[in-house]
Amino acid sequence: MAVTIKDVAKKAGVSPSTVSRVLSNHPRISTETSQRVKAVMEQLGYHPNIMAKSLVSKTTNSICVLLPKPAEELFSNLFFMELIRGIVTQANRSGYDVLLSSGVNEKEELEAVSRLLNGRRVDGAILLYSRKDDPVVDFLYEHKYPFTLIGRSENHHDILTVDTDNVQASYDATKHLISMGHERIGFVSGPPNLVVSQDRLTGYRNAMSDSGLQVRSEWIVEGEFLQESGYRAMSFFMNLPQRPTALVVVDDMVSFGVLRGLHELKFKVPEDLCLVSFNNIPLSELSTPPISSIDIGIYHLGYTASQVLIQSIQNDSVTGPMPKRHIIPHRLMVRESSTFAVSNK
Amino acid sequence: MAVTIKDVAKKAGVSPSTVSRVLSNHPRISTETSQRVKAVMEQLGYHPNIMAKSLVSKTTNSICVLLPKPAEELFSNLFFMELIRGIVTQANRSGYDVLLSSGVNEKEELEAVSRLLNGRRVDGAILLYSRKDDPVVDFLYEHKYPFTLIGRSENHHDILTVDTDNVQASYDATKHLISMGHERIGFVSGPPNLVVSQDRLTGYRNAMSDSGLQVRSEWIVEGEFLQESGYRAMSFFMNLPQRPTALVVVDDMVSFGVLRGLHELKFKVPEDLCLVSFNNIPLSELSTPPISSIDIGIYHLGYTASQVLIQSIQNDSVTGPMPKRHIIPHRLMVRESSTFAVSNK
DNA sequence: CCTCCTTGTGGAACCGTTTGCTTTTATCTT
DNA sequence: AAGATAAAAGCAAACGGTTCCACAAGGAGG
Repeated sequence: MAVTIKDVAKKAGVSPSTVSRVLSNHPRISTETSQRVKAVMEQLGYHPNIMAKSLVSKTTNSICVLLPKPAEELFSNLFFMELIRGIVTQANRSGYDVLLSSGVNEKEELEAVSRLLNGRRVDGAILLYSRKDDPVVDFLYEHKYPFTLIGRSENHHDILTVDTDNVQASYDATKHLISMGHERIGFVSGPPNLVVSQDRLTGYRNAMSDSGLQVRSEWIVEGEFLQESGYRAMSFFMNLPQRPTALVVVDDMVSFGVLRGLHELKFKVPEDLCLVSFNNIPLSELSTPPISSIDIGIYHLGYTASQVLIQSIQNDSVTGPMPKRHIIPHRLMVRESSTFAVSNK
Repeated sequence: MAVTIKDVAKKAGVSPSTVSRVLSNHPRISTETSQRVKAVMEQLGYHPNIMAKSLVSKTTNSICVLLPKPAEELFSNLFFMELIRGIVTQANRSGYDVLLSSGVNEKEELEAVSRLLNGRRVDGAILLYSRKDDPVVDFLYEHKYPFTLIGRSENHHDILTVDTDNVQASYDATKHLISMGHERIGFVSGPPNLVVSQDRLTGYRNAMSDSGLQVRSEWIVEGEFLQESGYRAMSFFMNLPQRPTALVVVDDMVSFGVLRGLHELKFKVPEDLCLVSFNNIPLSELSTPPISSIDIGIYHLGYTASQVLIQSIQNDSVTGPMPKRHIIPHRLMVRESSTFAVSNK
């Protein structure tokens, strides 16, 4: 039914191989033939069959994005949307298609990625998260498939990675609060098995101890990247005999939860509690009050992840000295939620 | 390099066709052979090459999702994220992969969709939006490719469609405000070339005239599905000599803009202005105050779109009496933003 | 004038599966 | 015991391209 290379060949009075060469701009095709063939292709409405091409070229010009298990449970959705926007934009620019894939648990994830990569349906993968001891990472690593990790791996140091310097970012956020006179600063963390949670916690600790401030264990609470976690953390902190005056919060979405809780309890932000969080999703400047947030360039992160992945796919033989770790710069966006200075003693 | 069906065949001492039949659970393969072959596959780490399979079966088990031109300009991102979540979840459940595709303008969009469908890379498409006179719709329609439209088409009535009854939804929203005693009700609309904008406007008009209320032309303003539009609409309305006491807003994101503007001008919601909007994205209950919104079941919309598309792909020969238009029920979520009753005269 | 390149094109094998048809082998009938 | 029937497996031709190799024709070099 569909018009094939042979139909074109017959109509143009040449062989299929010639048509194929016209398609790939082979140098040894006369301009005359080339034009004639192209005219016929146009006339017949010919479109190359991508599957057939992939079969012989062993390359698909597409990559897949692995969504974290239940996409709704991790991070804030806007974060992923931004990431995916960046990835798709860059990939399309490089002539690649993007395939979305997810699994409901680690086993399914692994099956999906195995099917896609072993089945030669995609040329590489992007992982949107970095967990500790991730079996998917191990799988990709062992099979030597091209892939990019957004975040960093603790086990392998020689894999492609696009990341924020989360330790530094958290250090900056904390220092910002300290510079406003805050000394009792709490930290609302994410799931402990996510590398990002750890890194941000480390930055916070470093900033505190560099400033000679003590970190009380009850000032650190763990949760998910969800509003509910923020809500819970908030009520925990506000019930403490000695409340913190400021919070570093691991994700904007969590901050929204904190904010909602404070509002319900009639606390005022930033007067009663200052907040700084991470990611600077498009909504963080929209909340009341607007939240100070570390802009980590989510779109840029995705864009770069796609870029380095595709580069590595195309250079797999060259294996030049390609940098493995890419750090996207971050920037603190100071907004109303952290603009209350306290004077101590 | 990769282990193929022939390697398995040789090692198991059977022919490639037998291996293939084992793969597809062909009835006339003895259990003994089947088990032996499966063991060899396991042992060799065999994975079927999806491209080769697609080439002969002329089916790819994947669909593509067409993102609106510049994804960032239309609608709120969370809306699309939810839609995509629904689509990917359902598609994966049905054994389909999802490919994301976008173009920066209509021409590029058309090229992308033509490449994917004419090139037989995907079996069908989902359009996330419905514009008036969309060339992409015409393309798909003329080529008889399976596709689903989220929204509805004005030109073609016999295409697969998953939609909210936006006229009714908007009617409900408006009636809700009227029942609270509001009579001066404004409407913040979206881009006029989007069918959804029109439908919601129609519902609003119907509700108003059914209640004997007049619609003043200055009470309707058009914009984009962006916060900025809400902000602008708000300042327009609040500068009117006779201000509306309530607003029906075409999208939650736009409501956020209205809210921000009102907050800046020290107006109170809902006392000074009541708000109802559409879509009920996860954040609308989080804003201060929480926004009343029509829940249109975004995830469900996406889920269903994928479901009917895949059904139609698989039944393309049967062509039974498949319903073309699917309506997802909506529900008004009343929250603080619309809970201020006014008494008239 | 003969050989040797170069240029442009055709022929055919191959990429990894599926599947209609055929062959082989085993199981019944009578 | 022989022919019929059914079950199991093999053969080979696709699917729609790409690409190595061969080959013809024309021009250059000796």
